[in-house]
Amino acid sequence: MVKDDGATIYAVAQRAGVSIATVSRALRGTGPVSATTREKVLKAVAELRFTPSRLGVSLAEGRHAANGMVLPDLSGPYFAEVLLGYEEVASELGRSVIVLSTRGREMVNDLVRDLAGRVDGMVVFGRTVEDAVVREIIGTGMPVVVLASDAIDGADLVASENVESARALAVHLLGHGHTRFALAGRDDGGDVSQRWQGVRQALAAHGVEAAEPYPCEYTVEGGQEAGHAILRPGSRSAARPQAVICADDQIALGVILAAEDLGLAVPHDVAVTGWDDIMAARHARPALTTVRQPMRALGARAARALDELITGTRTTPAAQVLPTTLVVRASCGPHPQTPPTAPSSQEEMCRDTPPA
Amino acid sequence: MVKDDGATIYAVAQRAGVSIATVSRALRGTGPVSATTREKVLKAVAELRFTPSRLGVSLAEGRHAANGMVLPDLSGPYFAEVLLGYEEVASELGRSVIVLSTRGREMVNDLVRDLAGRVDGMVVFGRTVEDAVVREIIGTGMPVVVLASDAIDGADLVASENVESARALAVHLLGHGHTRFALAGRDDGGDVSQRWQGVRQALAAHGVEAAEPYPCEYTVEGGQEAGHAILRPGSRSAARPQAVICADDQIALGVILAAEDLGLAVPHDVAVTGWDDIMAARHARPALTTVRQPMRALGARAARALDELITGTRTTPAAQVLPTTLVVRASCGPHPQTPPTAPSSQEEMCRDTPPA
DNA sequence: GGCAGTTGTGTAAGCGCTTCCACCCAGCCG
DNA sequence: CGGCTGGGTGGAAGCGCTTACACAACTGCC
Repeated sequence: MVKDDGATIYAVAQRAGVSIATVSRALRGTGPVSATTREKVLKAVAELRFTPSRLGVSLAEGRHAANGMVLPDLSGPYFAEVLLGYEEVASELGRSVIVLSTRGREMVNDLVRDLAGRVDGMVVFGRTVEDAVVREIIGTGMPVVVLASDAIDGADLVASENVESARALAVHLLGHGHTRFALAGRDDGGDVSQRWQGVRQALAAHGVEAAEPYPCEYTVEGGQEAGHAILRPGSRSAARPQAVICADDQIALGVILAAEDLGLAVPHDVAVTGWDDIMAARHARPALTTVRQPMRALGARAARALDELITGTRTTPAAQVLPTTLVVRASCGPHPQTPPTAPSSQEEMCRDTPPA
Repeated sequence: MVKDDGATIYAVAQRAGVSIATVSRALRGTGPVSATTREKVLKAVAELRFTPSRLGVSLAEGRHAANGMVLPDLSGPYFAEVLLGYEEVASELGRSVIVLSTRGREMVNDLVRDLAGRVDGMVVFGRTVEDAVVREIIGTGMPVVVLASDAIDGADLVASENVESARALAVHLLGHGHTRFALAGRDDGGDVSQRWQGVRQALAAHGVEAAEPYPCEYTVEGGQEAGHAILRPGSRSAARPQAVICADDQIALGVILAAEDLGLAVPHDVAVTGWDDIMAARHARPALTTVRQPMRALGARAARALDELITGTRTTPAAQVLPTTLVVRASCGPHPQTPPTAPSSQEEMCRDTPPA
């Protein structure tokens, strides 16, 4: 159904008694067109319910007026929020957004290549596509923004701060007196890698060592499984960890479920923290201590950066790292200011981490 | 950046010493091509890193190989999940997905018309675009699937069951002995309208009447505000409602926050229910009684339906209504089987509503 | 050995639009 | 009053591809 009413610019031209060139000019306001001619054209357009075919326009203009977004998954709040911010800005800039979710998909590389053929530039979440393919696409001259990962040569990077905030989180937990830590969440070589790095640095500085991260999926179920593995008596290390630092909130929620399964009270028997500050984190029981990422801003920034690259406003790749916020709630233990047993006060204790 | 390496089919043809027609045939496997020629072509393709331009292909084929999806918002879990199911199936069917979120956007009609020019068919969430515009687009011959709303002539409908499950929810609450009900969530004339209708029918059958739904936004904040308005002493009706039925889970979470603000215990002082069964519902404190919608299936069905219309497998519009599930948790009060004070048992009491 | 039926290939006509260029014709200046 | 400007317009060349059609070179058959 490319036909857009079936009416083409030729039909309009004929009906208005002018040439297609004039119709085009009248419609886009390029070049001079007399008032009377414009009238006639607009009349014909209205009568024929003509809408220019995007395909024709794009082919002639040599651009798609569309951006791509490659993300690993759309389930869970994180990616949706980023996409939201992205779409909003892209739309504002007059570009459509084509999404590609790679989760559980075969032939991802081909799908991404196909996507590349439909857009003027694309945003790629870290770890969704092989670096080689990303480089290949960059090599064709297509603007690319890498999101939430490590930089790739020739592409922009938009990410949120990880190391410092991870450190701050770990320090906060150390402040609770915990000394036995467990980590939950597969090291993805990207964002999460940096978080683990920050946590470890902070712990090491206090002479504490954490076991290898339990490599679970980034879902509540994955977290629950990890929670069982980590907290079950006699598992892994001899002594049960006092705090479980999770790579994201969903995992943390799963770990809390696992703790309940095992009859452990959070945070009394074990502290649990997440990452992202998704909606459920605030409403969870107990409310989740986590690190808030500016998810929407992440998407918005990526859209802006991509636009700069596409329009040529900027030609050299840049990297931006957005600050995060430590959000302290009940799941990491009692705090002087906020009795964790009392029903939530609306306020949350936030502490800004220093920007990267 | 339409250029796809800059290499066109002409360059390939020249390099391989054949015509562009032969290149096209060799690449898409239409028409006969000798083995040796195919070799030459593939070699040239590889050397030039040629990728056919989607624009050229689409223009010649007369189709976009892309589907649109118009949704009101991407924040919150509901729409993201639907989009997920949609994208998955669309991709499987070889179509890209272009998303358009209308939230807080001006000129929505124009954006939707533009979208229509980029796709072979589109899915439109109910209440995102004026019906007139949808009809206009249908009028151009474009396949349209309306999601989660009332049917529109000439378009497919995919929705989940509302009236019966709303009735079941109300009956369940009546079973708790509640007689004073409040409703929270703006009547949107679509899905939610049906829910309120079902609730009212069930209540009326028991001689109970509910006040007008409090017309709040579909967010946690909106729910919180509604909760205050509804539960504040001396507000609205003389006696405080014993149960607040919310149009979606986010509102319900907000109402629970409001109850806590007011020093009311849920479910002891007031029962609260949601709709959708988003992730936070399960983890909320107290866990939310709600109605589960098959969100992902909704998207997947829509994609399939749209495909049928586009390919012409089916030419007459159809409607499908997907069943929902009443999920009883702690927020509506104590139940014999599941002591609500005990930490969640993994199991949830679900009761299937009769399919519509 | 001539004729119909393959096969493999090229030619060229679109697909719907934008835009360079040429052209015509007022109006204006010298 | 003729040459110039420049506004208004049409012609036509792409943009990159698919595909109907024509055609040549074979095959196999009577």
